[in-house]
Amino acid sequence: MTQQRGSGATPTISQVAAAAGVSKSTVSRAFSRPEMITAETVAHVMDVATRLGYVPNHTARALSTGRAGTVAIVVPDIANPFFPPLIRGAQAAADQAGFSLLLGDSDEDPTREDVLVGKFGPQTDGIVLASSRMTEEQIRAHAERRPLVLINRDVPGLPRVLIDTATGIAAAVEHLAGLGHRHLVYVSGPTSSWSNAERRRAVRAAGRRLGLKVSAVAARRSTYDAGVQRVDDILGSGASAVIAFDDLLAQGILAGLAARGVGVPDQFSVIGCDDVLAATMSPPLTTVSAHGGHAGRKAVDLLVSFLDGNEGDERRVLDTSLVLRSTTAPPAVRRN
Amino acid sequence: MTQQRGSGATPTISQVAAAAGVSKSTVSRAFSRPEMITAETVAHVMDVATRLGYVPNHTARALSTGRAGTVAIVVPDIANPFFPPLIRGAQAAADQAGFSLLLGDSDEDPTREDVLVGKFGPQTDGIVLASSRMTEEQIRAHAERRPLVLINRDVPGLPRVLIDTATGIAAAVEHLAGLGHRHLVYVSGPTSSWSNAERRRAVRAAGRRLGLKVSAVAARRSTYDAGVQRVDDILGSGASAVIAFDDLLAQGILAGLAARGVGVPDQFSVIGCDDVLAATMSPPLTTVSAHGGHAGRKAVDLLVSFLDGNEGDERRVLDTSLVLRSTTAPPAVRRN
DNA sequence: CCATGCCGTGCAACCGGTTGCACGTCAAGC
DNA sequence: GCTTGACGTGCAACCGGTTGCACGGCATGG
Repeated sequence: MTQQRGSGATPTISQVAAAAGVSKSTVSRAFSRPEMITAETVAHVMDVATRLGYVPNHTARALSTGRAGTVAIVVPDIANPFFPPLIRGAQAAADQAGFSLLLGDSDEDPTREDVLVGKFGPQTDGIVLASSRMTEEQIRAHAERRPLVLINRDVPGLPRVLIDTATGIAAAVEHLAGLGHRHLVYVSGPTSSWSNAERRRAVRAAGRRLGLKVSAVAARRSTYDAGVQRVDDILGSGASAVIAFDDLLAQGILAGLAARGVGVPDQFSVIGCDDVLAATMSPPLTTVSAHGGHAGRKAVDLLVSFLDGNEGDERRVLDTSLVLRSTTAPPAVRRN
Repeated sequence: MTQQRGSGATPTISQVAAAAGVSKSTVSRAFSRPEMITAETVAHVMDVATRLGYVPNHTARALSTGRAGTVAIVVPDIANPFFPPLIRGAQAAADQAGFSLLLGDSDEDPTREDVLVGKFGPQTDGIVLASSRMTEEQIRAHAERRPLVLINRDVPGLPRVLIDTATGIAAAVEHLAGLGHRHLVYVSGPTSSWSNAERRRAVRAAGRRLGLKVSAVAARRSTYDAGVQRVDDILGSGASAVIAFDDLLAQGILAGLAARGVGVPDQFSVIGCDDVLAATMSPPLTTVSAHGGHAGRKAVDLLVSFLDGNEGDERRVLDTSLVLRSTTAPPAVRRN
């Protein structure tokens, strides 16, 4: 500990004890188990403690109790707008439960994610893995060593919170079918993303059920640029509507379409997913709400309850819904 | 520590020592100061350690060395797109220096920020305060207790990295003047934001220097909605161009303008700041680049170098520049 | 009035590492 | 051949809290 000021470092429990004329234990208990000792003793100790500027040393406490008082969350990419709200929810829940939040960014790289989680391991009480890109084996291996909660990754036996975008996506397909579209494209996201697999499957299933033709275009990463770059493929597919893996991709697609003079929604319909950014686009994007914030919050709640000894293979599914805005309309009359 | 698996908890240094037939000290040194002991001893210890699955206990190490191995960053609002890249930079730098990153979100509330920093204090080696909303006194008080680095907050005597958006903003005003604008509005952001004060000042100064009229409109918070809500005031000011505190506000303004049928840039020019989102708007927003990622990285570099004993009142200023895109043009001909 | 028991507090061990110092060994120097 | 010193390792104290157990005082019950 650096000795920042002349007055010396923060006092220890022993110094407070000496100043208050009691023992270390009493000071300790005044802070962690006040009900065990007389109210006036507590008051006196607290008084002396605040006068001295005493703050309990988190690390020392962690060592003797075996609880670090932190939970970690690792995400593939903080800069992706889906994650900030999720992190925010996690941080709020952690804070409320008295934990601090460690943050890791794996940069979409499974290997980096693996070492990151390993590094966090010894210094946290538990880890939340959001949209993990690791293999199921890697995840299970980590889960064996310490409490783990997954977000948007469905590994049986592990606690996880899943955002059921599949249902919302199915509703999106129905919406499109109802408008008269007969052929649509799904623009897929990261290959190792569970959500992507779910959404792709949902589009295909709903399409089959409703008798629509479904094409696919692959955008490897979820970025604005990837979206604009896929526009030629999308247009080339012959479809009249597109469902993008997420809003970011949809935003790029919107821009690419505009650049080619294709009007949305008159000439082409587009639907995103997650409902981040969507309201701020022009035209405002029809999308599937995901409530990432809820997921973040729920995940650390699950983690904390698990740390408190409750059972741990809960599978929490969060609902989604289609939110209609201004990027869908009946298909344009075919030009041929 | 929960005993996740039947095989039992991770072994301690003593168990490794016993198994290897050496003392605790030797095992400890094999890990932290291998050059102090014979290469073959190190090899032997390492061998036994890996066989037993030993991992040094971070908390215990932190307690005896007095270094937590973590740095914290607190931001006013993770969901504001300016911060994710900054956090990303900070996380990368921390990771590289062998530190983990604790994250705090103050929700733009100085009081929350104050307690958050206080809570972090004892369990981190240092703190990065990004765009702090606290008073200078509060900041100094925390800085007295532990290493602190500021981002976008200019408190003399404390290490800080400042993004010099004022220069970029001045260039923006010149650009507008060059296009023929004679009257512009500045839409201000959070009251207690240093950046906001800097930018406001820069607009005023440049306006005065170039003989432009400068009006002001206050948006209390930096959000999309606040931007659209200010459009009436902006239009009512009689100006022909607007410079917004940041891109988020500018995005809202763009939308509000569009909703009222005001064409950008033909009838009105708009400039943002930070260069987040800007490239993805339509039309693409002319803005001032800020490179938040650099700032985040630089801040933890500064912090780490300070922890290594180097001097600590460095004031690092990061350059910015105006990036021209498609939201500025000569003013429309006056209708009166 | 003494035995019983509860309750508030203190003692000391412990959490799992790190580190100053002492000790023993062995090679080099005189 | 003995001293000197360097070097590798071990001992034990320490980091700053927590906690099981013991102790002493007081109130209650018989």
